[in-house]
Amino acid sequence: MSVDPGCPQSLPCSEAPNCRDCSPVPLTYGPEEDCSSLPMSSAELLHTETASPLPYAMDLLTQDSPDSSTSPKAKPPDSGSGESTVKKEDTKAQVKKQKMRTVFSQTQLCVLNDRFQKQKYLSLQQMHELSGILNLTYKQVKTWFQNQRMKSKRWQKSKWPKNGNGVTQGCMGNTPSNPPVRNSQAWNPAWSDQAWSSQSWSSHSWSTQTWYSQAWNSSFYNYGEEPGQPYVQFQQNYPVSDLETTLETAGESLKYFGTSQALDLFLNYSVNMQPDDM
DNA sequence: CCACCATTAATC
DNA sequence: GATTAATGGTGG
Repeated sequence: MSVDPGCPQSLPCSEAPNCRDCSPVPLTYGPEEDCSSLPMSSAELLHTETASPLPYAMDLLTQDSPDSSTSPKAKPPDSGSGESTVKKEDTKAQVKKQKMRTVFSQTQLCVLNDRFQKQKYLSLQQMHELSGILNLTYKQVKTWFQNQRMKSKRWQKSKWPKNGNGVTQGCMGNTPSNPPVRNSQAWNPAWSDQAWSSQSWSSHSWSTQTWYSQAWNSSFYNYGEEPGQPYVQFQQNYPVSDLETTLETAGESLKYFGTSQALDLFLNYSVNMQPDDM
């Protein structure tokens, strides 16, 4: 009995107060992305090494500049924002083949998790756009999604090692495994072009799937009809340099809203505004 | 080319 | 030790 609380192993929700930062998630979904899981909670804060004794009063996204700053070589010039992130690998950085694990900021994770819950497979363009918004590289986004998919799978297996059939219910209730249909890039050529308008997915393509997202989404607002206007006021034409700021705004909203809805809208907006810079 | 999988390797 | 980003190998 008793269904698991939700998180199989991570169970970040029990410890981090920030868990609500991203999602209250009354539902127990499956892939454990539920709380956007923030196992590292203040990972970013400390990871700066600067020692920020400050609790996360306003941090949340203080770190920004995610850009990872890791890439030993594969790292686009970005907008010229990630630069001071250098830690101490300037001298012997290349000497060693360190792998450098990028620590994504909470905001980034939130957005990524959100998106993942809606779509397990993103199209090429979507990934590019997302990466632009989050200031990450396409590769990073792609990798992240891949890892998430794997995690999801593993998690399911752990729960039902030998179920044999897609019982998929109980926690995830649907396990949107979303078969990529082989090509996750050409499966939705329509969206990547024009259909991908503001609400696009909200009530069109994926709505047929109907996953849990709607559950809590509608719980908060009547969303479902058409936002038309984001509850959160974002800067419509934010300069790339302000991207981070914009994100922060979104992040703040998250704190108050406790839901990733804001991010959603924000994302939709951003994506919309970006004609795509490929 | 892509995604999937196993593995490595860094951070917590 | 656990989590997880990043890499390499493999198959469609």
